[in-house]
Order: sequence, then structure tokens, then C-alpha cells
Amino acid sequence: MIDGRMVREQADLLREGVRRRGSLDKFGSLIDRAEQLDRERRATIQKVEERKAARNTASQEVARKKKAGENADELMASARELGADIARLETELAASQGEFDSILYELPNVTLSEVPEGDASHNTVVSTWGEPRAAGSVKPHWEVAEALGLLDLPRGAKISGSGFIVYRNRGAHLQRALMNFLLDLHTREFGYEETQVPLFVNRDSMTGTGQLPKFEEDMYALRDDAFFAIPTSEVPVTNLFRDEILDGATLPIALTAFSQCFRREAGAAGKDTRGLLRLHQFEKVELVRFTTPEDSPAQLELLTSHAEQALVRLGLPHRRLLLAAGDTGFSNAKTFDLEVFAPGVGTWLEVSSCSSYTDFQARRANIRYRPAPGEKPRHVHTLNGSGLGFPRVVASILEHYQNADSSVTVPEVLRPYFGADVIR
RNA sequence: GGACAGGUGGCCGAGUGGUUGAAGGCACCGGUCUCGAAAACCGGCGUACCGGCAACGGUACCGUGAGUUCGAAUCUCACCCUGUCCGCCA
Repeated sequence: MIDGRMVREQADLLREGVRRRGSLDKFGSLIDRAEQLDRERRATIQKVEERKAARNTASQEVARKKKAGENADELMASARELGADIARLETELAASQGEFDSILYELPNVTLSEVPEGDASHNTVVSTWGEPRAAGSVKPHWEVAEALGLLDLPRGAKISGSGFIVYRNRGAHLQRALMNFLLDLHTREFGYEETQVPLFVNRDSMTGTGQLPKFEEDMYALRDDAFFAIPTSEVPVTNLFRDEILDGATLPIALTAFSQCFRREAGAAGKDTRGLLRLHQFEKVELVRFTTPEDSPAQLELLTSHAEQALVRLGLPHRRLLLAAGDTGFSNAKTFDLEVFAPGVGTWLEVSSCSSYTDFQARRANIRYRPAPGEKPRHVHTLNGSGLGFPRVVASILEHYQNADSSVTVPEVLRPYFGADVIR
């Protein structure tokens, strides 16, 4: 969430932030309301604390009198009245504080100044790599996948539903090769610590990274236990340090995790539904970094380059987009999307979204660091990105590396993991 | 799932209704000593919020949330978590 102090001290900056996202209409009045609530709650806090101070003094006086054997009945009676007053004021405070907090949870992060204003049409291509094959020059991946027996879509739908995939034979094997290649790359070459984390997390974790309370309908929830299925391992990995104060000397911290990801994709029904384009469950290797505010711009560049490098090694033509403010996620301050080209589908596919959250998540999740012994804790900056998401990478491989006879050449870096040069 | 034990500051650990934000120790920071270091000694050392230019003052926080009381780390209730044993299952 954004800093509550911004409401008081920099409300204009908040308004400018939502305006750049193109949602001033939506949030402007909320910010007005927050300013009013902030004044109310501070006035009430002063009243409550004043009375509490009086009560504390009275209580101590009661103790002194009783010790001295004096009568304290009168004092106790007046303290009791103070107590009733306090209870009333606290109810009042809880109301304005509660509404104030819920507004803070609703407001999106303020994007960085270099992020272009406006909606997705203002996204800019920062760089491109590789030579995409002509759109339509090869079969879409679902056709070759079926022909090669890599996927079993009907049975995935039978045992779970649409959007759930069964990989078979070389298809399953390719997934495993990709996982091993990516984890080895990020741990051995780029210095990430490998983790394995729970796929079900509690409400506090989902709130910490910003999925809740706003996007609850996008999450799978368990019926009998208070758990949510993770939409990305960003959630458990970032929450690793929730409510902790890290030693500044340990920053930056770089973690990677392979996990299954679960997304309801509510509201996305009918969009990009074919093949591997949009699934309810998919595999992903995630990169997460914790850093200082000063270092976070450089850390975003570094993290993005790691994801890009994975695509370079795989030999997949791709490009980097800087998202415009209006297309930048709720919790993000700046996002680069990496897209690979899928010549069979004929479009660019997002395979990684690398973002700086500045202190937005750290404030929600209460993740801080102590710059040096004896110094005050500060919020860290969190960053993450996919490195990479599997299904669309697989789709791109099946199309980009597709041969005339509908066999598929295995990218060189995967061969040691896959054990064959060609899928036929 | 059942029984018992327990959750206190960065860590260990004392504390069963009243100057306890919390003894003591460790760690950490500053200093004395030393050529330097160690040891020893002295001092400091939580977080958040409210007010204040500041110095500083106030409030809250002893797993979480309610409650009793003039007053709760201490009493009551619910929940969460950890440990041990039993049961069940992989």
C-alpha cells in the first residue's frame, strides 16, 4: 500500500499518480475522503490518548492510596467514567481508522516518473532480440503438440476442466528440462538462492503482496481451510520475510522458485483460450529480489536482464516493453514485459513481467531492513519477475523451432536436460 | 483428531493484578584502558502512532482477538502456532 503519510503530506502526488494511470475519476474522490478521514482520526486519537493518560494517572493514584490504606472509591468511580468515555471514542476511532486503512489498501502504487502516461497503447518497445519467423508460416503449437503427442487436452478437461493441461511423454519431459535449465541458470550463473515454497498460503500473505483484498475473485480458495492457492510463487517467496527486519548487509537478497501457479482468470473467459495461451494452472520459475530504495532501479534492470538472458539462451526471438502507467499492475511502480514471438499463433506472448514494487509490498508485508547496526529500520524495495513462465515458452519453442515435417528441434541449451535433439 | 506443555524485546530468559517497556545475560553501538586487539570497566541500546521546528511529551505493543478490572505480560474465553506423547494416514 502507499504510505498513509502521503495522504496528509503529498496528496497531490497521489492524485498525479492515479491521473497518470488514467484513473483519476475512479480514485480522486477516494483520496479526498482519505484526507478527511485522516483529519478525523488524528483528532480522535488526540482525545483518546489524552483520556488514557488521565486514566493511567488516576490508576496509579489508586494504587498509591490503597497502599497507604486510604479510601480510593471516589477516584475509582471517576476513572470508570473516563473508561466509558474512552470506549466511546475508540469506537469512533476504529470507524475512521478502518475506512482510512481500507482506502489505503485500495489505492494503486505510484508509478515512477519514467513510466509513460496513459493506457496500454502507450506501452513502448524498449528493445528486440532475434529474428521472428513470419506469422502464419508454421502451424500453431496446439496442432504440433497434438500431432507429437505432447499434450492431452481432452483428458485435462475431463479430470479437472478447461484450462488444465495434461503433458505426456516428450511434452512432460520438455517441462522438466525447462525447469532444470532455468533453475540452473538462475542459481549457478546469476546467484539466486533456490527455494521450494508452499502452494497454499494464508490471507495475510495474499494481502502482503497485494493480491488481497482487491483481487480475491482471481484466486482459488480452499473450502474448509483458510488458504488460497498461489497465483505465483512471488507470494510465498516475498512473504518469507514478512514482519521481519533484515540485516542491511545481506541485501540484495535474490531468491528463485519453481512452482505451479493457479489462476481463476475470472473475466478472461474466451480470451486466448487455445492451446497453452491461458491456463488455470501453469508452471513458472520466479525471480524475487529484496533491495534498498537506492539500489532498486539497478536491481530491476538486473532482474529483467536475467529473464531476458533465459530467452537468449533458448534462442527465442523476443522484445522488451516498458508498460505505460495505465497498464502497470496495481502494486507495481514500473514494469517491463518480455514477450516472445509465436509465429504459429502470429502474436507476441508475454512470458515474463519484471516489476519494481518500490516499498508498496514491503509496507503491506512489513518487510524492513536495518541499514547499519544502530540505525532505524527502513522498508525494503521488492522486485520480481518470471524467469520464465512455461506454457508460452513451450508454445514459442513448438512454433519457432518447428520444422517443415512438423518435427521440432530442441533448443540447444535444453538438449543436455532433454536427451534428444529433435522431437518427432 | 486426542492429551499435555509452551508462545515475553535481535537472541536466550525472569516475571501470576499496581511506578514492568518489562530483571538478568548474550549480541550490538560509543567510551576508558592498550602499540593494536582481547579481557575488564563505564554508558547507550525496541517498534509504531499522535502532538511539537526541535528538545521533548503522550499513547499503544509480552502469539492473535474479545472480556473482567480504577488498573492486565499477569485473571477469563475463543482462535492461531510450536513441542512432546497417543491415534490415523502418506
